Amino acid sequence: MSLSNEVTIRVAVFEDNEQLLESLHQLIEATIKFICTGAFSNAQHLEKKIAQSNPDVVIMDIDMPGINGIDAVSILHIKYPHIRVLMQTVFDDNDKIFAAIRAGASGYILKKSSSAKIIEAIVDTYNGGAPMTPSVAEKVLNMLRYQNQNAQAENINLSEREKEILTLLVKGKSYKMIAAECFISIDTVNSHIKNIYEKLHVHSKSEAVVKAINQKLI
Amino acid sequence: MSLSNEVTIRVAVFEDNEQLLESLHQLIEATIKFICTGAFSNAQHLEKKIAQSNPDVVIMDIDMPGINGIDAVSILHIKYPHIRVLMQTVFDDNDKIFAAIRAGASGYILKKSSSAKIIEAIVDTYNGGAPMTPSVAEKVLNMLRYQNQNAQAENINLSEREKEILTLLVKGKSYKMIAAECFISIDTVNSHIKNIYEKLHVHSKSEAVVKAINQKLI
DNA sequence: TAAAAAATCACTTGTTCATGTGATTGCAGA
DNA sequence: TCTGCAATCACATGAACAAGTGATTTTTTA
Repeated sequence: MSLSNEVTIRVAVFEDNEQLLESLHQLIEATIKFICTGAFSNAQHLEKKIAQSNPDVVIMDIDMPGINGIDAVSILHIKYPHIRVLMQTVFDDNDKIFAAIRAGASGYILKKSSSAKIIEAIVDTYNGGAPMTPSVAEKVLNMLRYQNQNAQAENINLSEREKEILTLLVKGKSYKMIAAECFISIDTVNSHIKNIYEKLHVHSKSEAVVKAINQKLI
Repeated sequence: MSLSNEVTIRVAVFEDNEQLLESLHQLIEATIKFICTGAFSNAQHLEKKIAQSNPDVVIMDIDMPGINGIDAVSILHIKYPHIRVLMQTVFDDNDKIFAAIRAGASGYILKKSSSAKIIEAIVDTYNGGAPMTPSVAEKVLNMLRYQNQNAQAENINLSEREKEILTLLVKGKSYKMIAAECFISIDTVNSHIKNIYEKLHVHSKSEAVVKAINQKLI
């Protein structure tokens, strides 16, 4: 995570706690190659403040009165996509982390992080990384995992042919079309689908399709 | 990331490069409160090696001859769910990161990480965090984002009633059931669905269901 | 090698669906 | 106020589907 010699990273801070804002300001100013181009206690008139401070990296408190940090990130991400945002928060609860990520935050650290960690995180953020405390990262990984494993609780084993036909069902094909694509008779298609329904415990095409998608059977 | 005084973290290493294996071994042994209970150059007879070394944290190289690191993690995650695994790799390519996460890895760091970072990562892993280099974290965030933004390209505006009926379709209800649940006649259901099909440019229940799910219309 | 599972086809029956055409009511915006 | 849209209902028809029963062939596996 080294930094080429010439660059000065322009950092703006949004933080409603005045004391913390001041200490962040000082931390940034005290660090060589950082310059604090703005220290704001709220995200009102966000665009004006950004235009004024022209930052490379924004440190954004997630909980602020008025416009909250997540909405602010959304706006920044759309209007100033080149600006990278490092979220800062006291608690690492799932919902906020997720909302911040969706909104376009690059990194996510806790306020209790040490000065050294914060400085490191700013550099990482500037360099295109996504610094996050291990506890946050753990939660992010879990979100990823859940979204890709939610299902398969039941043990459904479809044969290859059945999967193939189910896939075509999901694509919206009719029995007739499936028969044509698989070079089998429509009666065979019917027969396979009967078996699929039995294995999935469903009684119609659309139920089978929903189950196939939700459980990633195909 | 402090560590209570009494604990000694038992670490096992799997790494096919003998030199790297040796240097990791030494790094761990040289660190107070770590003990290296195993240094293996492959994951053959994984369970025996694990039983033998009884580690709290496993450092696993992702690319190994024979059984690769990802398969090894899968096995560990199922058979020894309490063991936390820190993946180590040279390259941070998306597929491997994703596969490792799915397999159940806790952290993911690059081999070029400094000794201090590696030690820190082991402690974080032990403490339930998910240490990862910012570049890896960036990729993980992108995966999360993509999975929740894919759709809504076309501008489809269904009326409230249409959404309601589409939702019921997705739940696998028949026209008759929908009519009953909405207190309307089956003809009205038919009529609404006709309109839905027109708006979605589809011609069957299952196509409508797929589109509704993929584009998160409901 | 014998049994089980998968893939194929056939016939039937009642049900559900897709689509067309057309009509009424009520509400909101130009 | 007129227009258009949303929601409601009605009737009709042919196509598609669900489910039952039964059978043959091939492949897999115990």
